[in-house]
Amino acid sequence: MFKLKSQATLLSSHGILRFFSASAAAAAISDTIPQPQQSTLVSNAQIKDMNPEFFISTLFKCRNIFQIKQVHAQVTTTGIIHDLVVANKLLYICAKHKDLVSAHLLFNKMEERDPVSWSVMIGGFVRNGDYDHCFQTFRELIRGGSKPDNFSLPFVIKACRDTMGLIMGTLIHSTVLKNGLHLDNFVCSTLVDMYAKCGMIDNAKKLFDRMPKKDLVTRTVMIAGYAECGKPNESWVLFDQMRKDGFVPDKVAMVTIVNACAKLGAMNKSRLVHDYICAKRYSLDVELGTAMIDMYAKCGSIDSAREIFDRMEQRNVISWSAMIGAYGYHGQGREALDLFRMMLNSGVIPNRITFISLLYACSHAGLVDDGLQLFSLMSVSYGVRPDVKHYTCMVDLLGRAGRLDEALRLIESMKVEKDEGIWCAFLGACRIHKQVDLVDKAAKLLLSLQTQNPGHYILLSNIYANAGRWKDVAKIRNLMTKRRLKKIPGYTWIEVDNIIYQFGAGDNSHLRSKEIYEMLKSLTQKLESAGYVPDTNSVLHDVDEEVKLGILYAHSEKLAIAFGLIATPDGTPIRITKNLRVCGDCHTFCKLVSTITQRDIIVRDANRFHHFKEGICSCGDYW
DNA sequence: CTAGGGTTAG
Repeated sequence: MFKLKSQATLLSSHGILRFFSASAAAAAISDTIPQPQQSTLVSNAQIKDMNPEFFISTLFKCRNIFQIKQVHAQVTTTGIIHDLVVANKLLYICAKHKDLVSAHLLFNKMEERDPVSWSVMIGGFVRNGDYDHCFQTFRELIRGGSKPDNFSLPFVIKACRDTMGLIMGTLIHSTVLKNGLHLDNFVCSTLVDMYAKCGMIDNAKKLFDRMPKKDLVTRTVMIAGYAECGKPNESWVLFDQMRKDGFVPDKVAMVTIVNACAKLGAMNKSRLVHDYICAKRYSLDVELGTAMIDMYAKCGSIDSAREIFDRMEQRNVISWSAMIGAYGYHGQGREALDLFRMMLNSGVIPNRITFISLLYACSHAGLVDDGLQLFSLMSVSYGVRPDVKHYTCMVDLLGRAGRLDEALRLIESMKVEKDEGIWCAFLGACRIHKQVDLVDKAAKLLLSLQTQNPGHYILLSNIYANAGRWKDVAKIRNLMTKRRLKKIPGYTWIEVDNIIYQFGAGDNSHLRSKEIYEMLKSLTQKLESAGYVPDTNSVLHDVDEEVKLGILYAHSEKLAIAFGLIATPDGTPIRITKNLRVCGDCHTFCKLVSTITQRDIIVRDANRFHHFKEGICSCGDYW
């Protein structure tokens, strides 16, 4: 109900209709206004001798709430509502058409309820995001002495997942065991899903391993869980195992593995998946298409992403936003803005995520004025109220451009709650522009939020180290120890012949380690004669220059690039993926290496892409 | 009447 209402307000009060194409507007209107000839499914003269079966079949012919309400009235006047099956169907249809108010009213009036009535009601609430009523109804069910069954439990577990209610979820898990439903695939796979999405991936896996009959859906849940928690390699292990066990993945399973490819950032694997999708002739629907746009974009090929986008027959706001976001993290802000215009012309209404992607694109391309304009336009013209994420993009946009005072003023003036991210964006800008005087206040506020993210402490320590404030560096380090946080180790991945190799800093575990270091040595010599001076500012420790040089020398991305150079033919682009951001020194290193080796180097770091070609980076050194 | 899928700042 809320959704319908807010959409209606949006359309009328902000004049959005002018962005609709005529047909889209007509479709939107015909959905909400009943068609007179359709609304009378059963004439009042007809209803006298009708039986329950007749009304059930009539209910399934209903196309809108008005028709349902009419049948509801007829069923009530004839007394057929007392037939439990009829009442349950009516309950189901109301919930399906999002008329939870009627459904709940009917449910409360029912003199007799069976397990179906309970689960339809509980399920109706979950599907419409009304978790309070969902849990409330579930409690009523238990208090009334009934047992929760294999139908009602998956619904409540799903509600736990959506609300991140791990405690409630664990309680319900024990209810599952008490009722002996731990062998039911529906119950179990929702439990696995719940644990995975709530960050308890090990619990999810344990439960999954104990399931005697793992079907396609259960396996897909587990694969998605691994991708979501940042372990896409594990997703692949399970996907391969699944096929070995004789399962043919369906469309949903494919979307899931495509998503894992996006997380992995491995181009060859992505192409393999794409070939498989073509060979098996899975249709390129909105979900699969959108996932593939994201996959190619996150593997570094914006062109392949766009190709998929252009080939899709149907696109919705998510597909457009995904493509806009793709241009954003490749630093192509102008293209993102062009696409936004096309999106409006085709009648698709932007949502909050579209604007996050747009503002992000502007900030990473230095399009300050466009960003500012969009930011002021979004709520006025499109009814999207800025939230913290929008503000964070704006702080980033202004901050990168060196307008730190404006950024700070924006933070101070905003009315939504500030989070860690917004202070980080600000501090990131302070780091770029070496504005130490504004740091202390922001640092204090960030630390007061008791952040558990080691990256935040590293950022601060980095800034202080750069300014030579070693006492403050030590303070931050102590705080990290006290809060038991360790620096996240940096890794770089490179894919050669369909195998993904991982490198850590100073890594010598690779079989060709000797060659790699020789290559690195010869590269460095060539670079130095071209004027390269290692930039030790990027090294965070308060140590001797000698030691610093050693650390810098073997940063994981340098090792991966050296390996790429010896393991792939001349001229092949080198694609690497990092879990952290590239440091300034490695960025310079990549630029020079792209020149002397005549190779394109495509780096995906924790935030965005860098395309190095003949000494120039696509980020314009603006990152 | 039940389970799985696509876009999101730093």
